Amino acid sequence: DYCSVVTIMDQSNKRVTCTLFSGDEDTLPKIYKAGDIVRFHRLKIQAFRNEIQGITSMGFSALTFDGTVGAPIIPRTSSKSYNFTSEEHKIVEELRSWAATNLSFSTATVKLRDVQPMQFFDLTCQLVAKAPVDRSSVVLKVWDGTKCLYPAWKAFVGQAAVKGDPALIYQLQNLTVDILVYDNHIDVAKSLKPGAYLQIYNLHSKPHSTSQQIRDKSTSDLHLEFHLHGGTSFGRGIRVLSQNSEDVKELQRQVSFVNLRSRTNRDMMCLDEPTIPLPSSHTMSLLFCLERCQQKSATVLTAHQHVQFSSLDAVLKHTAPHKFCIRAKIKTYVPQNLFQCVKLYCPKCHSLQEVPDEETLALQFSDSAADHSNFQTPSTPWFKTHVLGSGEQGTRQVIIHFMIEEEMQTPEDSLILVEGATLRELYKLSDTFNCVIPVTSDHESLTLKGLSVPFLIQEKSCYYGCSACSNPKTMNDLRPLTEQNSWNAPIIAKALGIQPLQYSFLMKFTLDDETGSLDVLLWDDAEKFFQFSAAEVVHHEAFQEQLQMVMDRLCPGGTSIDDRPWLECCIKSYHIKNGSDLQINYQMFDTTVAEDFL
DNA sequence: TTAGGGTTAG
Repeated sequence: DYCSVVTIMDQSNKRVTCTLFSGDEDTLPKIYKAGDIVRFHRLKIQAFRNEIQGITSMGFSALTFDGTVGAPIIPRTSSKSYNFTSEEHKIVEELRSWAATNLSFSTATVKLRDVQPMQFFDLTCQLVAKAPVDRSSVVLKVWDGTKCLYPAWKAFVGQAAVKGDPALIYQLQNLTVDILVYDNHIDVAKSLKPGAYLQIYNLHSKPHSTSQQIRDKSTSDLHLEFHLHGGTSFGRGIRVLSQNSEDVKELQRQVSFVNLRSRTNRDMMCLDEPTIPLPSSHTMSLLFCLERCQQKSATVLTAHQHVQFSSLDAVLKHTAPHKFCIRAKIKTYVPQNLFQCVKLYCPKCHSLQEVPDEETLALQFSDSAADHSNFQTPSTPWFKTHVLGSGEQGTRQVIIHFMIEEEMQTPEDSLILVEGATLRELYKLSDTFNCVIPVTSDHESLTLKGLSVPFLIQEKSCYYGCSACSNPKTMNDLRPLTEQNSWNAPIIAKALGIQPLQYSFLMKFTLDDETGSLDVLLWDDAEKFFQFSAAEVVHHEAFQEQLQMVMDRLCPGGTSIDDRPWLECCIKSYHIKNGSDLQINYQMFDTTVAEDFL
């Protein structure tokens, strides 16, 4: 059976504890919180330990009312039929006004702005997003339209696992708190839909200490974790509130107020609340320490969280190779022009080169487009060649070679070889055709236009080969591929004897933690750091903007270093040869930008 | 019949 233990009292100021059993949870009284008013039907009174107690008997039923003065008197019940007289209506009103002046409920619901550390309380809130954390816990991102005065600890979960509107999550990031929900509450949590109004019972606000603060022996960390622990004692659990409950209406009022004022301005989400009042006895140094400790790191370690943080002066003094966890701020970084932080990298010879800029590239193609006046394409039995007039008077020729075998294919599946086209024309063709290979011809064969230009263009994206490691063949070597149905860059590169180059990030952060300053490369693990790839940055404007946004947050321009966020990172030192000298380099690894900063 | 009220320990 389900069991619910309820203590009731009335104007007599006497209390009776009732033990209510039912095989059907729905028939138990729908009590949302202390202060609700109940009418029990067929409650049996008996003695237990020299006191009377109420207990369910056959035919037990209950009506429950909101205990708020002035709220509509609508009974909550699963009973299909019941009598509710005007006399009883009056009793509910009397109980409400009596309770309002005579009772205070220790477990009263609390707004986020009133939450104190080490409290157990009930929260009326709206679900913004949720995500599984592990097998025994789920995180719920909720808000109630007020701002928690203590910085809320945020659970780190992969963005892919988060259910909820990303724009809203971002917009409300300073107003939502993460609630970790455990064990028996997971099933309910899983069934919740973002947007739902919830009553969360017996939520625990627990101070959170980072390892850094434990090491600093700082007991004044004010970050709060919110836990809904396992079990049901104290009514612990989650209830979805109905749209017409008074609590939901109140919540909607609070929430709409925030929306109206802040929809367009992220900073407004901080609300015009007073800042945390600090006891006047705090010394300035403690205030400084507090302020520093409260700052959440802009980056998160993806492993090695148990490793002690090292100061930068200690890192600089240490012999290489070695690995460290550090906490520092970005003093400056290069390249400031972020498009230049993407390079072309050869995994074979490990060489790095710049990505050719569009202008240079366009120039190389316009040269060949102008050159291509004498049409001398060799006859190849497995190509079908079309000559198109182009240029201002149609004087220039663009030659497109289709593979014979793929004539049955749709353009979006086909591979074409193109002579004499400008870069613009090539991009345009890549909108229609799956693979576009810029080629040039001599009397005998079609060949690549060299490796300073892309060997393949797909959906306006350029693929390059390493000039040192490639051994380019002629287009005749593509012939075996005609039996395949699909092509991609690696397959084409292999057939043409090309060692493909990879797009790769290379940045240098100058980090500072007041004990020293250190240049750290962001290189091997850069894609893990940003959570998008260098190729995505090259090919999509949205990722270029995202990269700019992340860097602007990690190292805001026009600010002093004091106002920038801390970064917690793993770095490793290693030797590199610089002529005859051995030099120590540092690289970041196993570090990622925190969810809040993305 | 159960439980009979007072907190996880992540």
